[in-house]
Amino acid sequence: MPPRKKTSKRTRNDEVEDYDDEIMPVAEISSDEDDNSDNLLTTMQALKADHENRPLWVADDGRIFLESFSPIVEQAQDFLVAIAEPVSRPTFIHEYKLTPYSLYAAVSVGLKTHDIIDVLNRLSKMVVPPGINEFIKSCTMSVGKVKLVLKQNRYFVESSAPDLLKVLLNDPTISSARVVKEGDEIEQSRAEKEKQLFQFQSNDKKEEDLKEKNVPEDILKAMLQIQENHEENEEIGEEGEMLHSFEIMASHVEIVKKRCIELDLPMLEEYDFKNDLINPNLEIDLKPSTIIRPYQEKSLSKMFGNGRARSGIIVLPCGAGKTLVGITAACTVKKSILVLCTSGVSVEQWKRQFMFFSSIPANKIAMFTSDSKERFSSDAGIVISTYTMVAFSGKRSHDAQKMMEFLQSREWGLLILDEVHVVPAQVFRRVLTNIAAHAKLGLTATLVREDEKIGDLNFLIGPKLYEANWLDLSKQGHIANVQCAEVWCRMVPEFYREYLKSSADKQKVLYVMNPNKFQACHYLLNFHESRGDKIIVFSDNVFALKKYAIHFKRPFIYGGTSQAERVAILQQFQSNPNVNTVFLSKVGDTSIDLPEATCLIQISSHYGSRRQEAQRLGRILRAKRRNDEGFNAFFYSLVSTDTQEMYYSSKRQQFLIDQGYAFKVITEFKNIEKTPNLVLSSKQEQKELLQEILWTTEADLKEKDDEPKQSSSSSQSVKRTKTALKSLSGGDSMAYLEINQASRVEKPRHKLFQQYFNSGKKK
DNA sequence: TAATAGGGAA
DNA sequence: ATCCGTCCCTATTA
Repeated sequence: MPPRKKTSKRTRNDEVEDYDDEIMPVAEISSDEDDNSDNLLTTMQALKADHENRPLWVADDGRIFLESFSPIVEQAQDFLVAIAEPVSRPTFIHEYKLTPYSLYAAVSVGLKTHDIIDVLNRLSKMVVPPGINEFIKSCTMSVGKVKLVLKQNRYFVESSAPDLLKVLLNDPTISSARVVKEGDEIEQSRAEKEKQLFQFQSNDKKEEDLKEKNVPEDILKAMLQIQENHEENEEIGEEGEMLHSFEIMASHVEIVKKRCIELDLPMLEEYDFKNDLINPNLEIDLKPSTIIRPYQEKSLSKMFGNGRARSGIIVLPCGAGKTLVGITAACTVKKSILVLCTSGVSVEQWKRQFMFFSSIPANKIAMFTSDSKERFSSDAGIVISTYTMVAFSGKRSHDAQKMMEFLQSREWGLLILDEVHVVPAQVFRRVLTNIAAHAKLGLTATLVREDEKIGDLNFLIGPKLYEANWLDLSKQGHIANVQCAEVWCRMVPEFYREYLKSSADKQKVLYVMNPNKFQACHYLLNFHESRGDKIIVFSDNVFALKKYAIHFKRPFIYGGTSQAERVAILQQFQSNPNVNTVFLSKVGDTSIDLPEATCLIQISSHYGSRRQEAQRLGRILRAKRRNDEGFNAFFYSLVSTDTQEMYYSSKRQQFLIDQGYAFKVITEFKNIEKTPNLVLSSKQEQKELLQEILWTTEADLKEKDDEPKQSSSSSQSVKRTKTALKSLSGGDSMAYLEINQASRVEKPRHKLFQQYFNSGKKK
């Protein structure tokens, strides 16, 4: 079939259905082949004539591939981030995926169904598979028709379409959550039209920009169109329409929200803070000296795009100024604010940042932690606390009890949730039922976690409003440029022999303490200290951490280190030119701020946690020297080959690969033996170390539990690592392919996709 | 009175 | 399924 050329005459008002008569027989293409090249080949037949100017491929399973060298990649990226989940962004081809959640997020950010389909079709090199159009329609049409509104500490489900409310009330789950007594309320909606808080960049400049790049006319129009849409997002016809609502119990909000998503009627949560005359205003503004970066403004424009506050999650790398985003949001809402973070240290950091960036006086910021139960005296203010404090279910001290009553007695304009990804969903639930907040803003560096509970955040907080690309930010100089490398250390034969016959616990110690790894670490310390780098060495294993640190005579911090000692060590690390290395256990993952570090070495890590990898990488992104010419931060993972570690490390790397970081694999250091006083260079020393390990771990095991726990899984695990090793050995590009495919197998297709693509589809 | 250690929880 | 680290509270010092 000859590719049918798309004309530029088409306008935005064309009916969506128009695309249907252009459908190519792509549906016949069997997609049970996992091989991409096959997919691409078949779709080639449907290429548009001017496909070279169009940057996208859309596969019929909802995956979207973007050519990152396209002249309009920036615009296409903006669009894709809004409608799809970024899966992987290596150098040339970026992969995204359409999901019900991502489409839900797109609509709640202000995009319309026909715009999404329209722009996607225009950007695509070929005609978009019909199933995709259907999928987009079904996921987006009903979003926003129903709203959840908080009024005087009571929750109402609101809609201008009475039939939709009937559908909801007919659902047993929802009707049982209803507060029956007060009955339905019907009220006149306010005529409302506010000016934009955050203006998008002026279109004129963009238009010129695009024209220069020889972009097909229709794409250009569509891109501009969508920006305009954004700006005048107010729904037509809302004025004067009757709003119908019913009240639900606060304790059932979450259940109702979840059920609504299942019923394909997700509730939009928006806070019309400017017309809220009931809750007292808070006088807070950004200081004139405070400068907001473009991407921070962009993320906020997604939140306040129509003059109200939407609930949702903003994803920014560590060091990219998440706190400032939160503070700016607070300055926009200007109501009482509650901030929740993970530790007492970050509570203090938030307070300091609030004082630094905004005009808020100190007496209006209250900290609520175990050793501070302040309260603000005025009628509006800011409270900063921890998740555990608010969600605490045990016995509370008198002051804490009083404070909780205070928190629960009022309505909060905005609830800011810091490091949203580390908090267990259960804790959130308690927080959200305890606290009445009009809008919720979740801040995080990574939305990945291994337990796949991340989806819960969608109905607990809201959709993802914005996600920044790490590499883009580092190209623009907002975060440091990072060189990532994995260092392969062969197991010393004596250790490997012991490894093969040991229990899982002992194995872990053995591969972390591998003398070759010890030496590699020594080499790197030597190399980077002489370059003037500040180095952090991470180890999850406390035993190994101590051993390494004591051996190299460097300070170390772990859970048992007292607060005073931590502060002292970090102080030295920051200011003393002779203290350039510090060893950290898991304590370093969160809540310790180390702006000076430029090099990071991992000697052991927790299983396959991508989150941890991301967080640790984030530790060096805010390096102050990042704007120096040719400055690089370094990130090393030391891995003992032929062990379990090999498997874990490939899992962990997934995150960095998805973010577009390239990995180098280092198999040996040149002239490592020339390192002065190289550690453990004699066989005798190595044997002694091995003896010591065997002794200590045995003693430890006996101490803790008399059960020896001999697991016979070792042979199996060796087999697994061997396959991983084989596939990885082709260099870093191979590593990408292999790991990426593995991740695909893990993720089951969403049920909505199965609904559309279940014809003979099994992997 | 404040710093600190230890228990229990999630 | 386990370990690590954190948080809250109470009790003990100096």
